[in-house]
This record gives sequence, C-alpha cells and structure tokens, in this order.
Amino acid sequence: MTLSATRSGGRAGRPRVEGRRSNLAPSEEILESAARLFVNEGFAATSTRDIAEAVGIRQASLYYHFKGKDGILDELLQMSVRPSLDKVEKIEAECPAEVPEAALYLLALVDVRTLARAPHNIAKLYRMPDVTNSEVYQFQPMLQELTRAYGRLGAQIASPPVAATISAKQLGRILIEQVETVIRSRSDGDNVGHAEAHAIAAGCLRVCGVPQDRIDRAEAAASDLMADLVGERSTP
Amino acid sequence: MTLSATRSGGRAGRPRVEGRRSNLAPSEEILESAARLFVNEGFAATSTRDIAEAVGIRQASLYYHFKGKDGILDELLQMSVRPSLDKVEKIEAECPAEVPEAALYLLALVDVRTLARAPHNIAKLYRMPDVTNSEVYQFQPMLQELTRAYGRLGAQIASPPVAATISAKQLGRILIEQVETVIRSRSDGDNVGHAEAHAIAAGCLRVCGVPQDRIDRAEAAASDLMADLVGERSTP
DNA sequence: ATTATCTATAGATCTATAGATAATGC
DNA sequence: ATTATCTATAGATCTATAGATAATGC
Repeated sequence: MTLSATRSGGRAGRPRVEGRRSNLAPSEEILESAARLFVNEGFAATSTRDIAEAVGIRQASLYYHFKGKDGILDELLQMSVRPSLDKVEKIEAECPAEVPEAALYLLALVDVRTLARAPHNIAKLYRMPDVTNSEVYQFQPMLQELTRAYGRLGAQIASPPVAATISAKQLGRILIEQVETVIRSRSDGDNVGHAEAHAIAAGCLRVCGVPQDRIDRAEAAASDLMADLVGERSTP
Repeated sequence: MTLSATRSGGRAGRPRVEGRRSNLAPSEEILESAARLFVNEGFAATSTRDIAEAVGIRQASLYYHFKGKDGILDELLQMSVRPSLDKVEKIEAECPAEVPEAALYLLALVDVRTLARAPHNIAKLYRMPDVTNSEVYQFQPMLQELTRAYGRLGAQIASPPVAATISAKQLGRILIEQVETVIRSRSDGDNVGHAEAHAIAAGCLRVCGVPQDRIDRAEAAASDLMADLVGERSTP
C-alpha cells in the first residue's frame, strides 16, 4: 500500500503526551519558544522546564535536540548576528564615491530591516549580561566590528563641529544605538516598516551633521543600492 | 571610663567570620555589592549567596538587612530613578521662551550627568527583563513619563522634515536612547565627562533638525541654567 | 532499526526561616 | 537589652542522565 494511514502525522518517535501543536520540526519549535522566553523573561530567569512547557513536551525531552539551555542560546545567536555583519563589506565596496553618505544610510537601512524582522526581537539578547557572560558567546567581537564599521562610515562624512567633538568610536556607538531604537520600538509593540527605517537612517546622517540636501541624495542612492543588496527596492 | 577600648571597630553585633572590609554600614555594603553583581552578571543570574560572598558575610545574614533579592533590587531602583524625573518639571518651567532648544539640551545634560555618576552603571537594570518582570518594579511608568518628556521637548523644536517623518513618541525614544549611550560608554570602560555630555546634548538637538547656530545658543543658555539646577556650572 | 518521546531520579543549587552566639550599650 | 552576625537546615527548584516506550521505516 503506498497510501498507508499515518495516525500520528507521519512522524517517527513516541507521541507527545499533550499532542503536537504545530507542524514545525521539533527543534524549530524549541528555538521558537526559547527565543520568546529568553527575550521576555530573561535568559537566566528561564528554566529548561519553562521552555519544555511552552513547547508542550517534558523537560528531559529537550536534551534529545539540544545540549541544554546554552546549546539553544548558541543556535539562536548564530542565526541572528551573521547576516548583518556579512553585508558591511559589500556595502562599503558598492557605495558610489560621489555620495559617501549613502553607505551609512544603506547600512542603517539594512540593519533596521534585519532587526525589525528578527523573530521575537531576539537582538535584545545581545545586551543581557547573563547572555554575554555565557560561555557560548562569541558575539562581543562581532558587535564591536559592526560598531567600528558605523564609526568609520560616520567619521568619513562628519561635519567639522561633529568631527571636533565626537570621536569615531563614540560616533559608532551613537549610530548603532540609534539603529537599535528598533529593538525598543518592537518592545513597545510598534511596527517598524519602511518609513521608520528611512527616518532612522536619515537620523544617523543628521547625527553626523549632514545637511538635509545631502540626506535626500543619500536616500535616493541608497534606495537604488538596496535592490541589489536584498533583492527589494526600498522607498519610504 | 569614657575611652573604653572597642575591639571590633565600635560596632554592635557578633563579628563577621571573615572580618569587616569597609566602614560602610552593612546595608550599604550589600547594596554596593549587589549593584555590581546585578549589573555585570544579571539579576536572575545572581544568587543571594553570590551577594553575601561579595560582601564577606554568610548568605543568611542578608535577611537581617533586606527582605531578600527583591528587597535589595527595590532599594537600588528607588535610589536611582527619582532624581532624573524630579528635575523635568523644573527644567520645563525655568527654560527661557526665546531659546526653546535649551530645555531639551538641559534635560539631556542633566540626565547624562546622572547616568554618568550612578554607582556601577545601575541604569542598565532598567532594560533587563528579569528586572522589569520582578514584582518590585514600578519603574516602567516612570521611564515612560521621562520618554514622553523628551518627545514633548523634541517635538517643540523639530525642523519640518523631522516633524514630517518622526512622531513625538518615536522622537522621545530616539532621544532617550541617545542619552542612554552613556550606559554603553560606561560598559565599555570609557569615562563620561562634561565634554561628552555636551556632545550628546548637542546630538539630541541635531536629531531634531536644529541648525548649528541654534545649538550653540542652546548650549550657552543651558550652561547658565545648569548652575541653578545642580549647583554647578557646566561648560564643555 | 531508528526516531522522538516518555518516566524516574540523582545531585546540585538556591531561598528563606529558626534559633544560637558574640559583640556593644545602658 | 539590642544588634548583627553565625550555624544548620527544610523545602523548592533546576539540570542532566539513565533507561523504558511507542511510534515510523525498511
């Protein structure tokens, strides 16, 4: 018989006591629930039992899929940081020399987009001490590299009064902080779309002292490049 | 005898096994150690035993001074949020009508100063989910009120392009985020002095689209008012 | 046979209380 | 007498492992 009935949704393994709730792979269900709990309750404050209950399985069953809480965290962080950093190099290379502001504008735009789409606002984890202290964590270097990229792009276009009062390092921090406003917007339940993304990117240029006419040009140039970068044209 | 020898530093109570390490009151020692641990390790990740060890007493001895971890957290938060909020009203009242930018500049300046001086960068706690979920926490309303104040002051002076693209609410978030850059600076081990404070306050005005000449005027006006507010003249 | 779950549980914390103890204060 | 500590410990987690069980796959 090619069409034998599969009583348990066609999955191997002993059935769950409470039954399955979704068609996701079990490890995906775990990542999904863990992400939500880690972000909303805190990493250390979330127990393996909390995660298991959220998924609908027994606590011990988690260990079949992951090495423990740290293993889950590791996977979540891996998934969420790489994409942003991968694009920095490409942006710096492709940005037209006659509109140097476009590089920063575009980087901010791409980052805002990534942060806005990340499941469960997972980027919140980057700043939690219980996460950054966990052994799993090789992200501090990655985040520092991203901050340096912002500082570099910002310093290139800073107006004299800005350049005179703010170091590239400090500027990088301010810019990335501005971009990460998205994290807080999402925490407050607000949606972050194209318009907000462009507003934030423009804000980055303003912080650097770029006048409005050059901001407008940067926006136009960046919107064009956006299509190449993420296969999507982005206009406010 | 009026000068009887006091063998244990003149303090009542059974002596500590490991001896006293400072002359602070015991409850101050506990707050100090707990603040450092909560900020650097996380609230949920810090046990009462960790705190006791850092102080140099037994775990159970904490309960003589505080109701537990939550009691300590409560005290720390109480100490750190009130001052900032108390000054908002005063600033809005005292700001000269002919330099409306000075109010935002001054608020940013005062807040940066507060954040820069708080022991152990305690403001980090405001954004930790294990802290905001603790029952102790009536600070979300206070922080929201502060954000609204920033949004109000920012919206009053926003340039047309800024006003057209950013809501007062979003502007408040961006401004407070900018001010809280200080938290990250301190996390990175950098000192935040007058120069940085003024740079951040000026950055707040730039985000609102205020041109450089008005920023310069706001700085002058705010520096004058600063003396009245905190008994200290603040020039970069 | 393989897969994905289950039950049961050991051992390690962690919190909070009870009651003893050793100083100073009067 | 009062104060500030101590020791001891109960009871509540919490993590991670061992081994059983109930599906599908071949």
